[in-house]
Amino acid sequence: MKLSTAEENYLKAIFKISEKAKKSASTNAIAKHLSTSAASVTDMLKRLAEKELINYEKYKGVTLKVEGIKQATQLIRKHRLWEVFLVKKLRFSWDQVHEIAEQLEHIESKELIMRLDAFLDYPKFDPHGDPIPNADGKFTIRSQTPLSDMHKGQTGMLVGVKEHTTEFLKYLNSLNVKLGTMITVIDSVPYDGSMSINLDSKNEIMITAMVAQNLLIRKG
Amino acid sequence: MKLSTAEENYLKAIFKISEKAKKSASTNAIAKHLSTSAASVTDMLKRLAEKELINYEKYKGVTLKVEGIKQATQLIRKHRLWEVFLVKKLRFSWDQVHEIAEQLEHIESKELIMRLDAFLDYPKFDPHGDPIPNADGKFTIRSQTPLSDMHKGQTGMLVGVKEHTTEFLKYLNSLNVKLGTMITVIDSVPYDGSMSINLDSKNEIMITAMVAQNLLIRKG
DNA sequence: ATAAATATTTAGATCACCCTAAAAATATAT
DNA sequence: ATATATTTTTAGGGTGATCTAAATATTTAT
Repeated sequence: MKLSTAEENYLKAIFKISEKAKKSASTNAIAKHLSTSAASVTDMLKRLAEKELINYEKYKGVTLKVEGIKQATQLIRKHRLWEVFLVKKLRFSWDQVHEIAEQLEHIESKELIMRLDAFLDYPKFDPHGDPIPNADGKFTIRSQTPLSDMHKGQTGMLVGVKEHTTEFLKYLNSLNVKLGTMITVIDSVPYDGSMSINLDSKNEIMITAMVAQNLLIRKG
Repeated sequence: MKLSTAEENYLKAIFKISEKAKKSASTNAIAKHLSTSAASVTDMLKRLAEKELINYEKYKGVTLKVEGIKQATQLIRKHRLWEVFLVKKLRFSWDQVHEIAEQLEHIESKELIMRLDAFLDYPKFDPHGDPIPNADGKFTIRSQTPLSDMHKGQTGMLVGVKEHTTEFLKYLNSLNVKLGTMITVIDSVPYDGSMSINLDSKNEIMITAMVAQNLLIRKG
């Protein structure tokens, strides 16, 4: 089935919202995610329901049908493969690639994505540590913990970030924190959740709970 | 100025038509080129004129203004760079890349194109031998002659093709004719313009005038 | 030079996608 | 449990891009 860019963006939004919330996506949540009006969302939901891509009942929120999930997953696959291309081949930094990949993900060609995947050596994770679904839509699962859940003395490697905003990523750049950085919890303050951490057994820094929540660690 | 995909396609069509015809582009020619109706073209021409991208007078055909030329040239630059990427990096063959590049050329990011150009080592010609305009819109000029204009005994290298259809390119594949192939005119038939030619000093084949017209040779 | 053929524009619609304002349904708070 | 707040939908409209059919302008051929 051939979808418009707008339709694809709605499917992706619904996928991401229900993944995070672990339940159906509300009209308002979708509107917020796509920076559009609730009325526009209702409009589009009717069209997507008509095309059998979503389960939609008035006032009840929406979930993706099988075909909708497939489309959303392929879109995420394309987005993340392009991000790898931009960072690994074109030497963009991880804070510059999101917007461009948002456009590239809508390019339509199965063959292109197959070849891009091969060209990049079948990467399993994108530059932010997010898993890249394979051609069948399967995600690689990896055990990971938000840094904020770790305790004094524990150590692990930074394998992903939850926030993808330029500001957050640039802040990490300024701290010299990147995927692969080894992090040890020196101390954590129960009162506000802030932490002192050690980076690669070298410098020690202080971060807020908000930052710690967005850093995903593979322990050990 | 930010343009829609449709607007960009019209500018490119006008550019290509006036380049080939060396005069203003007619409504019908544009409609044919874009497989749309003449009425739709008139509609769009009004909008493009409003935006100061074209010179348009009712019933008089259209030409591009400076900004229109700039936009069309950049689009061609992007299209051809992406074609090089697809062939050189992703190993597509020259008959498979046009459609995909038609989509990729609309991706908006100056930085992306700068980096892609560098990644590809600043190519001057695309996989069909067409010149790639530089960032300032300048095309590299190369002396070339349609094979159909060459005479018995003359030799040269195939440096470009005029036709870009899959059928034509696949036909060339089947003859093992590609860019770089050395071609010598063995004989030509004045009656129908057909030719006997030699490829790389090896096999000899017969081609029609229609084919010979679409092969561009750098003599010597 | 006028009739016929062709090219172009206008008129009037449609579709996808978006909007605001108002109405209706659902959730919440006392 | 009812009033209030919030969420969602409907109503009505706008824009960009397309279409067909009809009207008009230009070109061509006799």
